[in-house]
Amino acid sequence: MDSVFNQIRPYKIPEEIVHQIKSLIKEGKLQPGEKLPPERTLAEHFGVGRSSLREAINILETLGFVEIKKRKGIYIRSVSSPIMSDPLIQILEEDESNLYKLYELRKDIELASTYMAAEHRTSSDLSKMLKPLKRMEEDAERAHFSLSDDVEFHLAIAQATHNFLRVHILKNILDLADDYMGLIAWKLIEETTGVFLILDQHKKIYEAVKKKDPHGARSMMEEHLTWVEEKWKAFGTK
Amino acid sequence: MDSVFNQIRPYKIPEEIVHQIKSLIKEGKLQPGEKLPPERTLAEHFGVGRSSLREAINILETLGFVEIKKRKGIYIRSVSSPIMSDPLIQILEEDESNLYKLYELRKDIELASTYMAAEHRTSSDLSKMLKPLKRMEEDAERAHFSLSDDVEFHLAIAQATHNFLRVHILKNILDLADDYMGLIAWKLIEETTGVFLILDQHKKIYEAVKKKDPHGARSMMEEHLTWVEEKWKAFGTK
DNA sequence: AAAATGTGATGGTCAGACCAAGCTAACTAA
DNA sequence: TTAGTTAGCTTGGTCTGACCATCACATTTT
Repeated sequence: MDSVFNQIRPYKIPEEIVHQIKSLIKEGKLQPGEKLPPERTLAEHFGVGRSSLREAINILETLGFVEIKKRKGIYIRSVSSPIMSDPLIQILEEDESNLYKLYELRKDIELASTYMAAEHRTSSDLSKMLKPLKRMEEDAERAHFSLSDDVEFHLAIAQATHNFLRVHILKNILDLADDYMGLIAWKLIEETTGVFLILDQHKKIYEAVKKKDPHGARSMMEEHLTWVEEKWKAFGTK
Repeated sequence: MDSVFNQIRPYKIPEEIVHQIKSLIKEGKLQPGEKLPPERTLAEHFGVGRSSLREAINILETLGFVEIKKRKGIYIRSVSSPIMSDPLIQILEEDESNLYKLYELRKDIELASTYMAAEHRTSSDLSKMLKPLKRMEEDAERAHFSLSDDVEFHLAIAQATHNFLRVHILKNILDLADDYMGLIAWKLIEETTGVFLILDQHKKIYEAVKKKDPHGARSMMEEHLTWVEEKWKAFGTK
């Protein structure tokens, strides 16, 4: 533990320290489970104040590189599971009820998309919607339900607005809620009627988009999303 | 900013603070872009030492909830990154014509927000809308126009939906278009009538939200956004 | 040998101080 | 009057030194 640590000089002391220790871990000079010297000693090694050293260690702990054990010391962690999750994901994971906020946003975007899709859809857009619809129809006969077909259908509508942002954002939102979407799909298979109902709703949306009826398409989509939402909430309370 | 912060007592002070601030963001009591009081003041509010407060802020920064700007202050960040993902932002910055797509999305979200705001607004929401409105009124007399007041008004509407995601996403979108928004603002000042027109539109939106008229509010907002869009396109082609 | 005691090590917290770098406003010089 | 300058304030960044609570471990006592 003699001179592995280089003196700090130029800018943003804690970040420099973070960088150095990260490098040492990467180079294997600091092994997982290894104990670092106490704060005071470390600060002296680096030639910085204890506050700066502490900040650095805190950042490293937040990032998951080290673990601070009270009255024990600072230990290098195995960085096998780098779960660097995004702030929004943290909030969503914290409390499931936040997913309803996300669903609200999805509705905002999808309802607007459906309206515009009905106005601007081309025949090629229609066939893109039809593909997952057909597959879902076949599945329904066997009381199956494939979430990916459902997603594909909704994305096809977003695509029909000819605004790539709507597609990507919707996809991002659906990915965020993926776990729970899967749960809903699972439940739907149990009650076979649900599968047929969704299929029927999708068909009606498709028809409205096909005949270029923005208001109709929009309200069908609203009905559909609201139905799913209620189903979802019902499952959630069980 | 009086008593949003609760005194800290029990265990692990910095983590308590982190939790409180995360909650405040989730509840929408801290808006994206909002500036927190300086460290010393915050520490006093929480009743803790500056070191502890600093640790908390550092953790929040590492997690991506706040941004620390030297000699400026601590700012709440938009937590919508998985939705408005980096690659998406890159694409947007690459090609100016994509901004029209972005504006479409903004309309989707703001129209839905305005509708819901008119349904759910509280009196406190109204006063948050009123503040930038009043400032804009005073500015208009002097043929001034402050973009930040405009943004604040729109964000206040999003806030009135009581869905923090809407606020964060809208802020994100507005930030992305910031340069161009600034350009529009500049042009508007040249033709004084534009400033008054915007003020008038804002007022009408406010009134509709106040009297809980979702459809009215929505269509006023649509009129407003469409007008700005046309103005913008007109400038763009010059 | 077992129990009680004490001492030191360690992270947690606080208070106060100084610095550098921006911002603002008052001031000075043209 | 105007433009440039200066002085002071604010803010995050950093350092120092101090005190606390708790645990580990060695020492002492029974």
